[in-house]
Amino acid sequence: MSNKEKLKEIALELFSTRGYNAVGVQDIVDSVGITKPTLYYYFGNKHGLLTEVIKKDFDTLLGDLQLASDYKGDFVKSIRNTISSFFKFSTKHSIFFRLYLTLSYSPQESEAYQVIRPYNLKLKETITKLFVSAVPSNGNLKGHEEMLSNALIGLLNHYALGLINKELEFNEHFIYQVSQHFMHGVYAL
Amino acid sequence: MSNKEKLKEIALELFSTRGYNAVGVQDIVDSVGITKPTLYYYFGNKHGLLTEVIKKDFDTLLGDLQLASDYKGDFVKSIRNTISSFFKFSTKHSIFFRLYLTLSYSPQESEAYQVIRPYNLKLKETITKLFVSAVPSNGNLKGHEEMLSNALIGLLNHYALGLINKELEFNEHFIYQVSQHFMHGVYAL
DNA sequence: GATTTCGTGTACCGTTCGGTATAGTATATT
DNA sequence: AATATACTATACCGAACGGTACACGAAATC
Repeated sequence: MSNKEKLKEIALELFSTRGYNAVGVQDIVDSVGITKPTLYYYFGNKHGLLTEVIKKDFDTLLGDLQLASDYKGDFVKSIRNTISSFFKFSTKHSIFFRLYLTLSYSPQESEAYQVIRPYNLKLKETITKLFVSAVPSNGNLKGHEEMLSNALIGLLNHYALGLINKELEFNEHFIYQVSQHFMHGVYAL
Repeated sequence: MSNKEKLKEIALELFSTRGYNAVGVQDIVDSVGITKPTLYYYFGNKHGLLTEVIKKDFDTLLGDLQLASDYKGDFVKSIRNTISSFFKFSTKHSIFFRLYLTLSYSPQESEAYQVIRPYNLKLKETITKLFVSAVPSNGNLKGHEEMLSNALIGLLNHYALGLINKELEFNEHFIYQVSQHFMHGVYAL
């Protein structure tokens, strides 16, 4: 693997486990076994490194969700697919997902938040689209699309954190329950 | 106001808007208009300052929620009270709430997370208790108490963030909708 | 074979970091 | 009046911060 790839991999790991501000550039290059000018040659500065670290994995997530949430007439199925896809991603890319979460809930003024913000807007857009496209056949959703998108993302983020921390177990039954609750409420459990 | 109180107030504001690691001790004392030894006299170190900043407001939140979630036979009412209380708190103490969110989603190994962790466990406990006490009259909840507690907290956190960012509007109707969705699903909106 | 481009190490920059030794001043206690 | 306690400023510490000037070797281009 090239030094550039190694840098991105190590940076992802360190940012994810210790936090962007708590990790020094020196920590990163030491872990790779190189020196600082190499990092600055590839990424310009620390901020640029974070940007490139985020890009690839978040695009994967967005692609997965666009496929899963594609509405083909069955609203419940689309929701279930979306939830399933989200949890699968968070489990498979747990290190990245941990970083995504931290950045997403960082202070708005922080450097870290500025990097993740445009991606989060796209994520919200993608989920909102699902609810919008379901309105024709589910009229009661009308006007609540964005609220539901918010609710679903908040729910999934928090659940996925539980999965990563091994407080929850990922299986088909779990996905069924989360979907069931979201769609039909607590009494349908 | 005493310098100790001023320090806590300013620290809360700075930690909340810029993040714990991004704020230096020097920034804080400069904002108050004093010098570092005063801060270290009262709080020992930066970590101690954060601890004291969190303590008071989080205890208020826990107290509010314990009152609101007290189950007196009407499960739906308890849920609605809890949701309402949570949103009221997040609106009233928005600066603190912003900090709570950031800390809650910080990396597990980070200093910041260690401070908020015990409080979050208490929060989860409080909410779980509500579902547990509702089991006798709502048998279908049995076995899902912790999952529902997780879901509700994740939902409320994300919604409250929307409220603080003025993307959502706080009123009785909003509380009604969130409760309604949580209890009866999307079709009941 | 000469020259340019790419990639990387050595050594260093000024600044800021969290934290402290020490001395002083006010206020309260005796 | 003497003494103790609470609080705060000056001045400093070593370490770590993000970032860079520069030189050098390897590899590709001419």
